[in-house]
Amino acid sequence: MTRVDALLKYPASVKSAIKLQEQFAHMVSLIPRKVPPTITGIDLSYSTQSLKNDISRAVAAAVTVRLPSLEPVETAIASGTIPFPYVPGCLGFREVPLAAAAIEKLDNDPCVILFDGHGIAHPRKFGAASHCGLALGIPSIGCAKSAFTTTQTCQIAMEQFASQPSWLRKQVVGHAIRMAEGVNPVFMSPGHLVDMASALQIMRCCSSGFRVPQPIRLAHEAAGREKKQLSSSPPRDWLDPLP
DNA sequence: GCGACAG
DNA sequence: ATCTTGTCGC
Repeated sequence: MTRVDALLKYPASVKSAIKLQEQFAHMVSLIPRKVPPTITGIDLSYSTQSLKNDISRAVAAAVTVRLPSLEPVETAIASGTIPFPYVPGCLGFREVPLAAAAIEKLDNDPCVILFDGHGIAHPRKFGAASHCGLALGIPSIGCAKSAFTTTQTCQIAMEQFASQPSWLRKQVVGHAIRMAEGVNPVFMSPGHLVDMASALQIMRCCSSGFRVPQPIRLAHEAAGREKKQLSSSPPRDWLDPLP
């Protein structure tokens, strides 16, 4: 597993973070991929109170599900302090270090990661999903609940899996897709080591009848449950691993 | 210049 | 993301 440590550290400034994104965006490769035997959903849950300016405590969850059943097979959790603020366009630097810690606790390396955020549908073609995939050398797909810098040309039909291309500077960088009939669409884009067609096909395997794909739903729930546990214990317990 | 801005 | 119960609608 080829790790990129520069992407797993917290940058000293937003400027340096953006510079790293511009540099590493060139290393993202979108290649065809068959539907994998498992998908690993990633999500973070944040503590109510921040420690200082934009310093917050959070829990990251990685949940691997089997296809096509979508049954969970493994869950890993990592918690800790996050010293990088939320800056639109720099989400990867805030979430990926802790997400990676959770992923590396899994007994089995993920086949494909489904990250709660954008892939290449990003101003510098390097959203959090691309960031996570490249940092760990694992195929990744981004799935966000709202568009960021992209636009849709046409309306999206109401039926399940209806989709429309997402455009960014005359380029199709992802798709808005309805994971179930009647629900609002989500916004998917390839992250790393997965091309557009493969990402769409894999996304279609992740619907459990809700708006949010099952791997991310389970990760969201797992992170939320863990946060609830930790919120009732001393702050030091949020350090992971414990001293 | 102004506003908008994944989680 | 997070603070939060009941409630409107299919």
